[in-house]
Amino acid sequence: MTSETKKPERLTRIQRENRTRIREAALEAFSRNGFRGTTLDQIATLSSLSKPNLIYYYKSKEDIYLELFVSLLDQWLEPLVALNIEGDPIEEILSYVRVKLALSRDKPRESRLFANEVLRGCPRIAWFIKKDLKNVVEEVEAKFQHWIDEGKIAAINPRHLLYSIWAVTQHYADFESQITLLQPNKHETFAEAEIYVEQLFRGILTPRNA
Amino acid sequence: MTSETKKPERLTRIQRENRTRIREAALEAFSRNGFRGTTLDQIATLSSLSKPNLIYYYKSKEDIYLELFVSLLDQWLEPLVALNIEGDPIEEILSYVRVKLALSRDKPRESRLFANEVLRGCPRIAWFIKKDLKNVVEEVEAKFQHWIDEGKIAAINPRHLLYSIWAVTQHYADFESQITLLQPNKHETFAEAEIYVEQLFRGILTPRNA
DNA sequence: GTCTATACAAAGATAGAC
DNA sequence: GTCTATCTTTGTATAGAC
Repeated sequence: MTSETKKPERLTRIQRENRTRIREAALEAFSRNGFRGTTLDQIATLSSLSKPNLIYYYKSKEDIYLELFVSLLDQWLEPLVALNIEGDPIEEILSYVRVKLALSRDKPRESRLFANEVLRGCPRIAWFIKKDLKNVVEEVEAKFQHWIDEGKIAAINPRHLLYSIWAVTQHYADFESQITLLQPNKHETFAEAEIYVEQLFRGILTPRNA
Repeated sequence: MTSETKKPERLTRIQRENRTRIREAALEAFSRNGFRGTTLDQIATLSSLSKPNLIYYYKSKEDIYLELFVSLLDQWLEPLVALNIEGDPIEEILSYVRVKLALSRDKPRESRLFANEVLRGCPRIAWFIKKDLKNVVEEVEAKFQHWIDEGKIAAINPRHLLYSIWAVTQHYADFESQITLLQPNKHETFAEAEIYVEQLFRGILTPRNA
């Protein structure tokens, strides 16, 4: 715990600003072009810094890339672990769906960054999937199963429920370019999506007895 | 119509075989690494042909890439246009869902190839989305709307229904690496998925009166 | 038709001046 | 801390022998 990593603390204002500008530029580039498709020149141009200066702040291209995942994964896991087993099951789940859809609307680049990595077989974040994400997923699955056992939601496969929530919500970020080409008005798309996804998941979650 | 393109006809057996081997190798590489991430060396190694020989058969890397999309897009559109407006609406739609899910299981590379391209903003296939796909989508939307008007399926947004079918089914191909890291048994995953997606879409399609 | 050798450009990273 | 110049590697594509 004796600060082996020197990154977070004791940075000048300029250092903090520059690192932030680099991350912003890198997110823009990596999310659109993937790791291999992104060049340090692009990041340098977008951040208005020189290429060597980038390497002064981050020791390699991969270093910048990996740092972007830290904040992304935090953001994505937080609402998942927040699922409250004491709350109303359907409202808890729908609330998670809404958060995730809002993330697709407001932070689509983060979603595309993740999709890029997974499409390639998770070469750089497999460690995270196997440990942290797997644990969280199993906890969530247990909560869903608990609600199923109590008859509060329909008897469905809890894991695939989670997959389909991810799939449907992230689709609006990851396939944004396709959607835009088919239907140019982004605001309208998300307004419709909010209504639709609620119907979709309410439809499968609602128990079929009463 | 006077054969300007010399590709299809009049090829020797060796030429046909080599072109096929190149396409197979290119699909493997492009689907995993994207356009920029794929090198001619990789394709050459995978196809057991020399790099210059590749360029003998296809005039450029991009040429190989584009040809892969032709067969992919055919495959994807065919079951969409086959939606029969005379058939039972819910069964017609569920049947399309099953076909699409089977494509994710049996041809995941094609799905990833497409996802890669769309993630990057469709730089090379925007023309196709804006013309062919847009037309097909509008036809499908009209069929869905017709069924809604007749009260045979629930009143939902037809376009987002289509998006969610794509999202959920393609997720099993595009995010296969994530799913495998979370749950190694592929066969089991698809067996569960078949049941789940049917429940999911039946849930939203079934009218809420009777 | 297929290969070896190579031209030419782009990209990641470093050296060293300021 | 930041820049110019440069090293090194890799990648697309071509030339020309066989």
